[in-house]
Amino acid sequence: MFSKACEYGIKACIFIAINSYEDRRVSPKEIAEEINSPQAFTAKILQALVRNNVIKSVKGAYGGFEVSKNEIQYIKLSQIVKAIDGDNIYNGCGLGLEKCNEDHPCPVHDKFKGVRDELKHMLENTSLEELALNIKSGTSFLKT
Amino acid sequence: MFSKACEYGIKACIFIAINSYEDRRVSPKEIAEEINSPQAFTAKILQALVRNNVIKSVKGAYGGFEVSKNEIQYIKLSQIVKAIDGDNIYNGCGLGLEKCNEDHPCPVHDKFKGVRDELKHMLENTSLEELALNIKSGTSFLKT
DNA sequence: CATAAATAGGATAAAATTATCCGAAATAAG
DNA sequence: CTTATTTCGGATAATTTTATCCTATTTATG
Repeated sequence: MFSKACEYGIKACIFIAINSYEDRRVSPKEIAEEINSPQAFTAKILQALVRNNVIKSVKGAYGGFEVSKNEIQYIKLSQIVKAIDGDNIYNGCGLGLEKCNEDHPCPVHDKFKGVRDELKHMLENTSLEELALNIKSGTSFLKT
Repeated sequence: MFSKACEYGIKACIFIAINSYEDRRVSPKEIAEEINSPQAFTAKILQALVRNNVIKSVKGAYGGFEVSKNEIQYIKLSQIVKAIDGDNIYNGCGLGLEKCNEDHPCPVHDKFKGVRDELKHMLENTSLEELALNIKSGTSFLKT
């Protein structure tokens, strides 16, 4: 469904959010350990998230990655996915047709509509906040 | 969402079905032209579909690929997808956790459930027949 | 039986994704 | 100002996916 990069990105954001609540910045090393991902690759993904203004980075000593405490509730999964995988998950045709729309639909166009709309709705209505809170409370897990 | 291989596989099955209704076998060359896919790669995918008993092949002169006319209505999208992409689309965790279930869910486990159930339901309830009929009637398209 | 027409399948190549490494640039603190 | 720390970003490698090529095998037909 998502690329590996996107999976890492989502998990990384959650871990960063948890730490930002405690005013702690985290490094790619810590993140990679916590979400069980390759460190250098994770760092690249973090860069993309920074460039797309999903998270912030502070260079130098005592630096690291963080996200504004009061923005966490407004950051949606869709922003993270879009920053990493782009928006083909929204716009792309299920069967890869260049031009696929109501007037010229691929064979699964209508069938797919429901699934994609549900996915889109989920991504746009799931906040980083709720995901982070569930991790904090031990209701869900970032690895194994 | 699906791999390229799977996209080609679905479109190929539809084209084969349409021709099987007319008792015509088709070659990878014809198929590739009709669904706008690389021929040799498409041939590989057809082999996988044959191995998984989704379609049938007949070697030698006047051979080609076909699907039993009276089976077309019972062949579901799910069979095609499973034959090519395997069943990780059903069982895999949305964030790639090795072990992700109700007792040990990933952060998006519940959120994802709806989307995946909808996808699964769609795949299991969409028959090759209806897809083929829509192509025949010009209601949907296999390329461009 | 010989021949032509097809699929099967192995070997290989190209492209995309995933992953690693290292030096440059920035920054906090002494 | 210097140093230690940390992200940034380019180069490169490994893996997976996508794609191509060529030969073997099968089979209908004359």
